[in-house]
Amino acid sequence: MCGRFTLTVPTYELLASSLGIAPSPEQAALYRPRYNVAPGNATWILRMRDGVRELSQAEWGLVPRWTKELAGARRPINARGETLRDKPSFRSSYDKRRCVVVSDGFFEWKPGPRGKEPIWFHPKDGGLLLYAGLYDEWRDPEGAELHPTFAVITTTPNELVRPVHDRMPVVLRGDAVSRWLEAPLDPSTGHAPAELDALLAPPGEGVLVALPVSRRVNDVHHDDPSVLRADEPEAANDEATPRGQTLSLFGDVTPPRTKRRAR
DNA sequence: CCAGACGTTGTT
DNA sequence: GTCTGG
DNA sequence: CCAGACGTTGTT
DNA sequence: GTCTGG
Repeated sequence: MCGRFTLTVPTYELLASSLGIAPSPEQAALYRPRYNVAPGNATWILRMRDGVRELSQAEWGLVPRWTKELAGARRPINARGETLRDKPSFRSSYDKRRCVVVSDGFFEWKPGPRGKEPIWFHPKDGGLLLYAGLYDEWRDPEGAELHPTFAVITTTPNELVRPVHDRMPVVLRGDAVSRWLEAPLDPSTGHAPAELDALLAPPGEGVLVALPVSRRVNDVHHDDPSVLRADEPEAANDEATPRGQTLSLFGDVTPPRTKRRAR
């Protein structure tokens, strides 16, 4: 699946150097660590541009270039690796516009006694987690604006993720990153070479670990380090419950939201 | 041929 | 139940 | 992915 | 743009 992820690297400079990218001051100004990247958000992708790796922002939810109206357009956030070649929305991006989605962990939810309980899957040894992705650029017919968007490719889960969900993002490691980004078209078919299909497999065991985290992450407005902390355990005995205080039957009482933004 | 869709996940 | 917004 | 809305007319 | 359904 993969419908929410993190990119918590503290600075753009550290991110760029980890990816072997020449830093751009303009891009640096746009960077901030993210603890709750949600569909529709702008975030960071890596792609080839004139033969060079480029780190840039794109919006999560792929809008194919042939889309007539941006309003109301479907924006798939995921693309099944098994069927990329068959789908009009993905086929040309698979051939010509592959990207890498830059992250350091993703969330999956499982139902629990206290509601949807989020689990953060992230690299055991820390560092980046890179997903195989597709992008496209939609051009507004009224203007010259290019609107870049992307989708994360999914595959079957490995043993770690399987108990929680039946899909997971395709993770690229080592030389799979450059193979994914740089493979030329197969001259005999005019499409992406068959060797790319082999990359769209679940990661081996031991790459990722699972950490239960705070249900605060369920709300997309919570985008700070607190989402990666464990929730307070439910006060189950009088030691943990201050005298005279009544537990809510409905779980924690969230303070009122900050004022809505006017439109 | 033209018209219309073009996606995924999860839940019931 | 289904759509929209983030 | 989850959370929250889900509507119209007319008036300012 | 490209595929599917009729």
